[in-house]
Amino acid sequence: MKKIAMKKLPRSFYDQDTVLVARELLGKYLVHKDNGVKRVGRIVEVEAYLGPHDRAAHSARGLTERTKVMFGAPGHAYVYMIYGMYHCLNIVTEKKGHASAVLLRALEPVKNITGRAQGPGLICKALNIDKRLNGHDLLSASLYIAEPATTESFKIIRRPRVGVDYAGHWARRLLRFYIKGDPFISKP
DNA sequence: TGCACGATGAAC
DNA sequence: TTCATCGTGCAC
Repeated sequence: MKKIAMKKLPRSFYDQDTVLVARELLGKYLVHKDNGVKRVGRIVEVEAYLGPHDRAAHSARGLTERTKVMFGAPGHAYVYMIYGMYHCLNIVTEKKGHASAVLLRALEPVKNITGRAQGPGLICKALNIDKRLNGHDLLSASLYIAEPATTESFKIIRRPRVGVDYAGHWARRLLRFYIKGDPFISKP
């Protein structure tokens, strides 16, 4: 098997502008060590959620029991259940209290991925991620994001976010990013 | 204490 | 286009 040299992203990476973090996450590797099984996927599609002012973001309703992780320190996982049947994985960004995050929408299977990971619900299903990992530190040994040693070049496409039509003008902002031409994105 | 509704996915 | 399915947030 081909071994990929990777470097775990530091806390300072997440403590940056959310749109910048979202774009930089493309091409990085999400790693979940699940009870001894190392599952790896390459991030090919993300969405940015810009804190309490963003009406499409959960944090727009203020600090609640569900969203308190979003209001916490950067570099943590915000995992929530949607429609009673799927989990979505977000990466908390910027300073504590800023309440911004990046939603991971699609992964390219790399290692120990069962089925597809094209869509936020399917990512969590494929990597066996659920609410137990809500608030989990992404600098831990069991869940983290790493970058490959060699940088690759690709073009980034910007689109409106999915499923947030209720959010007024925020629904039209181009806060969804994906790798142009990648076969593993969830929607064109 | 009750209830309307979603940052979805799959079938029809 | 419709449905499965339930935690969360807010109204009472």
